[in-house]
Amino acid sequence: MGVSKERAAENRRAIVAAASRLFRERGVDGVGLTELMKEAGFTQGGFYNHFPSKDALVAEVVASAMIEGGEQFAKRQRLLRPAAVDALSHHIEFYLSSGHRDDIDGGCPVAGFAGDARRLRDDARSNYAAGVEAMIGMIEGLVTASGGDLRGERTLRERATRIYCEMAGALLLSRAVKDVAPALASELLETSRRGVSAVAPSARRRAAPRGRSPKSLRGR
Amino acid sequence: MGVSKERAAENRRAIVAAASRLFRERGVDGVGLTELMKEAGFTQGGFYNHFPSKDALVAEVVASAMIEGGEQFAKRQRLLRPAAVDALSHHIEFYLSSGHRDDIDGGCPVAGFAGDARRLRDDARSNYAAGVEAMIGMIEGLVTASGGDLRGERTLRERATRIYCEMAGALLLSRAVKDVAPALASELLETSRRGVSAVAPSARRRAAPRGRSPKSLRGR
DNA sequence: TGTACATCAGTGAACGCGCGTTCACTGATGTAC
DNA sequence: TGTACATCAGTGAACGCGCGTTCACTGATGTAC
Repeated sequence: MGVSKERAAENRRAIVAAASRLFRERGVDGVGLTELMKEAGFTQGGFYNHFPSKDALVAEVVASAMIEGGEQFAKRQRLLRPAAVDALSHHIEFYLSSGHRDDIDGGCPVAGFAGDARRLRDDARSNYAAGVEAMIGMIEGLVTASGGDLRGERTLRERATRIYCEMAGALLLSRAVKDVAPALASELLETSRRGVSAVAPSARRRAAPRGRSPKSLRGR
Repeated sequence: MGVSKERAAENRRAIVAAASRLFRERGVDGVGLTELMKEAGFTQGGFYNHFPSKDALVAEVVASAMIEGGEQFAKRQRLLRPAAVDALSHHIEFYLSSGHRDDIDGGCPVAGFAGDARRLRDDARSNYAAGVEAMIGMIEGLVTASGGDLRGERTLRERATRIYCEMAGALLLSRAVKDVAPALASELLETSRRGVSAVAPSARRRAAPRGRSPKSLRGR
């Protein structure tokens, strides 16, 4: 068809974007290249002008999802956070919201690819592991930015790791049961949200008698 | 070949058992019926003497894995628990052990099918959701049996739900990164194990000054 | 700047393969007499 | 209890289909002169 180099690069990006959506929604094994290329706006044969194999695409999709996911998360943090709410609480509220649960394509890529992660090829799995690291590191930063309350953990990293494990578990389980057990799905999110939140009811209860206002933990 | 009714029932169970292993290991989409029947010791054609379709098998496998998984967990609880260690701590230690992480086939079925859960058919997904409920209920029982320490949560169920979300998240993430980032994989398990454990460092530290011995929480 | 030609992204048919499923057949089981 | 026969679990070839991948072909892009 004859296409400019810029156009070709755009088309390549469109293939990756379509794959990023479809792979998360239905699993890597659940999407064929014919359907994938159609979704991106092309016919199947052109695929191999851009990628040597489906496996190579998968590796690139996971890598780019981790990078773009991190950027989107950072942007959301910057743009949408009300000044009065601390960064960690805001992130937790978002991560465990029903909106995030229902937005698999645009949500946390670590959660989005969690179903396939164990079975990906080595290079894709390395990219996935890097995403897990990045996620923990980001939460570590949010804990620090929110006052560094360790809540009984020994280090910032341990606190961040525990927060992420609980949020990821709640989100994945909630997504899994959402359609057949919506009440349970909501309960998982709400219980974790309340529990893991930077200023938990238990922290408030414990703090109040000693005269510390919850606001001292929440404020900026 | 001509086979007795008891034998046929045994063979059917063998198919379910093989599927339970293979589906968890490689995913439902990653295992064909020819390979599955070969693994169970038969040729492909016989499959339809036992099940109307692959989907029907998947639903039955998920259901039976949830039931058998629960029984195995209960048995392990009864047989292997040292008298000195309380039931909840023992369960946490096991659930977040590297042994459990590496035993996908024989381990927690909720975790084993977590990768596929979201994409299963409705009946299989209902069975899966029932498994999540059962898991939370079982942990609730363990929390009660271990003294009912809520650790700041409002109800037993909330405490059990949070424990399970964190353990499931840690286990799934650890399994996903195990081969490419073994240090991170171990860290996830260890951090969660220490944190979620019935007698956490923070609980000890808080409890000690008030003269409550940690043993009062641990003892039976 | 204008013309001739190589490049290469995109097309769509075709490849072999394994998938879920169907089928005609076999023969021990287990029932009817 | 012994014989005749229907049942049905198991066999393995075959079905159409969609998979990942290859290929000959098209034609605008973009370079060489």
